[in-house]
Amino acid sequence: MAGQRTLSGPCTAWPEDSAFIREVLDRIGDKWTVLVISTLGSGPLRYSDLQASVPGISQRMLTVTLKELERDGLATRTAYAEVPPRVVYELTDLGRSLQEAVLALAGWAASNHAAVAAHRKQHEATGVGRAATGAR
Amino acid sequence: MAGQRTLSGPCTAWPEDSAFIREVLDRIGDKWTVLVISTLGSGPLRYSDLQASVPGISQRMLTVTLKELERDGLATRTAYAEVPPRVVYELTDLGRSLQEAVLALAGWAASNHAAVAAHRKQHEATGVGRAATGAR
DNA sequence: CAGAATCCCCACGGATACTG
DNA sequence: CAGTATCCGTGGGGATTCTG
Repeated sequence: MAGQRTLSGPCTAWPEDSAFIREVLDRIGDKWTVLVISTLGSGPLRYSDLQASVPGISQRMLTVTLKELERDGLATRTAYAEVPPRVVYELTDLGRSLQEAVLALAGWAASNHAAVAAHRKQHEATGVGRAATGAR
Repeated sequence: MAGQRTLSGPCTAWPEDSAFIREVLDRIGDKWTVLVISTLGSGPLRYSDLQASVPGISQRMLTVTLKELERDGLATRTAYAEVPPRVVYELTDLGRSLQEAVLALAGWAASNHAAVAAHRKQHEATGVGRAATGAR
């Protein structure tokens, strides 16, 4: 009962947090969270400005994403009781720290984009095979 | 023509690589890539061991994931012409570098899991409201 | 053993319309 | 302006079956 620990899984690296880590990966993997976070990284923005600054995002997705960020303590929502209403979103320190972490990954992507592209090209030329000769 | 640059998008941060960055985020956001990479991080493994080491993964997903990794130059596939067949997968340097980058993110997750959980709990207690009084 | 092929479900997310 | 509610298409990915 003491020794084993099931071994060899990636789970051994992060025993109990693994579920939460997956959750984070899912979130940063979704289509908008990272975009919204990095947009808010430049400073507080109101809903409409946010929508304008993240080209292609729908109201639905912007709202959903913002709610998740707020819920997780990554961003704050401040509503001013005026008319017309004004709501401002801003990254928290926690949000900024996540942004930095993601930026590191983005850094990897930028640095290794060329290498990956090269491998893809080579792989295409090498193995994909079947496409050759048998045009049909 | 000089000044504008469309401004305010997250795109301004990573001008042309943005598409590729999304691609990387999508990949690390998918359900298995990170698990497989981190499992291979411990050393070369054959197909069946890999499947055993990543609990819950299906043949289909393991195969698909490995093909992507190979295609992108993140892992290598070595087949031994024996019977029964033996195929060994191993991370490349590129793959290891990605693993490190992802590990940084996992580190963030592990470090801030508690903070996020706390925010969620508080958020639940605070705003969710509606559940109270008006049971129906 | 390693994988390819097929079927199928359902959650992610886009478009649209309505509201405080 | 800042959302909410609804409908619906797409594809990620699980289960199963078959092959070299």
